[in-house]
Amino acid sequence: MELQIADIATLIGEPVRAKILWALLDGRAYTATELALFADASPQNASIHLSKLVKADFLEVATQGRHRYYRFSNQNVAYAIEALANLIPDKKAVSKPADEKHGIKYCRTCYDHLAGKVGVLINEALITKGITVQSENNYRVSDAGVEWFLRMGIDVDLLKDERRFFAKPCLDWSERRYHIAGALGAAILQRMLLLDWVRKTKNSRTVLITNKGKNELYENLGIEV
Amino acid sequence: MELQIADIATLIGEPVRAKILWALLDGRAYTATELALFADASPQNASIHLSKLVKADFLEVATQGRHRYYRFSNQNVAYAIEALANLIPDKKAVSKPADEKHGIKYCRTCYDHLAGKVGVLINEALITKGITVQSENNYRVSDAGVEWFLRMGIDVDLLKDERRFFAKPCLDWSERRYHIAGALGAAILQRMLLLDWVRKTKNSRTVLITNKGKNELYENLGIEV
DNA sequence: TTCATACTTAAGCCAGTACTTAAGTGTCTG
DNA sequence: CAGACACTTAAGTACTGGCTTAAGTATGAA
Repeated sequence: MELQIADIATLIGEPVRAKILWALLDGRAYTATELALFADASPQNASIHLSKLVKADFLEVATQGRHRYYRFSNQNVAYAIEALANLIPDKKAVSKPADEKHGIKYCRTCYDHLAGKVGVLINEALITKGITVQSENNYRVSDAGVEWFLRMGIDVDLLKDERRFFAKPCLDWSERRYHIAGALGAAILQRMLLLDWVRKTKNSRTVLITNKGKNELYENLGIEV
Repeated sequence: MELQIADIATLIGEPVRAKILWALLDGRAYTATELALFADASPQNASIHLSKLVKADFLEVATQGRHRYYRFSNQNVAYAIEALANLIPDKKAVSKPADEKHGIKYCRTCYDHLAGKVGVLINEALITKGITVQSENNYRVSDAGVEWFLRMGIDVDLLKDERRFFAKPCLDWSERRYHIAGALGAAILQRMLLLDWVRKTKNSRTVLITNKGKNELYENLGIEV
């Protein structure tokens, strides 16, 4: 009996699984990839954890095409998580799983570049640091900026050869401020995807930021996300 | 946030700690030694676990002389444990922490020998196996029995030299059946304590049986405790 | 049919943590 | 006061269990 409780608690006690369960507390169903992002875990690792949670009847899974949607299999699981949350010493910082840090307003793609709050922050940080300079209705990259982008793995000169416009401000509907559209904006997003700073989600335009991404954005641009 | 939940669940998820918490669910306070026995852990190990539980504010401790009494520091802990218990797949076998397996009627000392249900069972098993033989108002040990006791680390011949009576039936008030009193009974208890099959508790006459003890009693005497 | 995506499974490496042995502190008993 | 007892702390060992790399299946798109 007490050993079964230990098993159950152990199942919840693993950080990645705890994050997954926390993300699912809103009662919705999420795909394995989305949950891996929430938990900042590799897809393989998340998959293993999810299968354990399903086996323990914490979660149930519904396959839709190539997606697998996971959700709580009964509300007792949610109760248990909340009972555990009640044991957290200082309760002042308790906040329900918020869309704010994950929602479409926070970080999304706009056509092929980054938008949302994070897109805007990046744009403004680049200007503040003198990496990009606004002139009339477009951006250009300073000499120091060319260096900076090279270190990031982006060859600005190559981008200029593309037929499309290089970089111009794009008004962000959610922020009412500007982010970077054009070849440069697309290159930044591509690079961030490649470096696993952000990852795309299924059919949504929402983009999720990995822990690595958070750290790197802070290191390289002083942005706190 | 979700990480704090993971920490809390991890704390409950360790088998020894889970057993301790389960034992404390009756709301009473127990000494470190008693809890070590409940959890079938060494005193040192239990002590470490207890200090962790206190540090996390799951338990509070009150020192009384050389005893330290542990109990839940608030009822949220009990709620959380029960919420976890609700997640146990098949609930038919759920039983509240019972005194039956731990109480004074189950296993205790009677002066310096073993009494209670376990004392009676041992006595009867020894007779059934022909290790001891009842004659009039005392027990004697058969030739095969002398061998058996030697394997157990008890030299019967040495016991006979003691001034006190060797072995006689002692009516057990709780069982209304007999257990073994006298030098032999005392030697059995001493040996069982030494081998860590049973352990004494504080000021109580109650004796608790370790998992090792349970196994050995089954192996050597076919007793299921 | 070929490629990309979504997800799972297998195998080996690595780290955190429980448990053991050993030693130390404080308390009660004879 | 000596000795037993209740409990804690420290140090070293061992093992469970998570994470990574790698490979495989199935679905959908081109």
